[in-house]
Amino acid sequence: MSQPQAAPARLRALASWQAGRVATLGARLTAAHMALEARSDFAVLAALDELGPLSQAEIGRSLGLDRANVNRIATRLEQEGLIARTQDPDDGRRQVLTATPAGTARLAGLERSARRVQDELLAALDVDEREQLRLLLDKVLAAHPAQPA
Amino acid sequence: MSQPQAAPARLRALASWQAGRVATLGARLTAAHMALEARSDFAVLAALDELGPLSQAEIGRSLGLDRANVNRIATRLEQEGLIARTQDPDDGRRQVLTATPAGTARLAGLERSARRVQDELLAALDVDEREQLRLLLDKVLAAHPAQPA
DNA sequence: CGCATATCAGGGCAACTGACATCG
DNA sequence: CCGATGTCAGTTTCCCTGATATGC
Repeated sequence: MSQPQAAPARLRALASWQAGRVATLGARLTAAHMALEARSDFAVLAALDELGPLSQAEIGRSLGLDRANVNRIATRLEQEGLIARTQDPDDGRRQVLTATPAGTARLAGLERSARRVQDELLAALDVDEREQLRLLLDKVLAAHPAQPA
Repeated sequence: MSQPQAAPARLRALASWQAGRVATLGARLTAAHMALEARSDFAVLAALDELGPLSQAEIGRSLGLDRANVNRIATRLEQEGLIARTQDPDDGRRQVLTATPAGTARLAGLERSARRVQDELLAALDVDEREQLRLLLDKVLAAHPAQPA
């Protein structure tokens, strides 16, 4: 029986590969506690909670999701009664999304679960290291547009 | 026209979400230069180059990929003539993978492309910050098994 | 006309599951 | 018998591309 091989140094040096592995680990830990789509739900509900009612296009720009993706998530959230779609009276194109009370309650639950997953994922890092990691990733993200050109 | 909204603070505080966004950005930058599967190819070819001939199961443990995934990648690489599959004489189950000269050449090309993508992705970070990010992500990954329990 | 928005159909990669046969 | 390996079929999620219709 061969013991688990370490990942090649050339991969461990690639931030994109490392980030992908961390994201996969996060998804795996999330899936252990709840359905996977909960991550998209959390993102959209958090955006509505912090930024107020938004159109689907604005949510896409905020979260880095394309319109088709936002539409799919919004349809699911609406069917579950967590958000409401209302026509913008000033702009007939826009579908303004608003969180329902059930959506707000759902957000609170998801936030607790997210915090638990976060703790499992970053168990090896102390408080200072977690903050460093957060700042570094934030700096990387801030330098790139959220959406494809 | 509303300016691009910033992501909600609750998401920017989640390492798993940040990592996912960085990974998506990496994939997007990669896709601008080459086919997306090149990332899997690079991972497997780098593992063979650094660790020597490996079975598919060993590659999976090294890279954190499940058997089905490794099998799919290996089949593609074999069809492209980049690796060779040979039966292990001592263990009839194992399919040992070896890089062909074409595979080694391909690896060198992919490494140059990966370095270019890496520079685009981390453009906002200086050398010290890149090293800090690498160490922090490595620490997170080292604390978790590469594969699901 | 242009551009933005919403919607839908569909493709593609990656992660996972379950099943099966084979071999140690 | 049990466990590991390779292989395959199928599901799901996410990202992306087009096409369409509608409104500014």
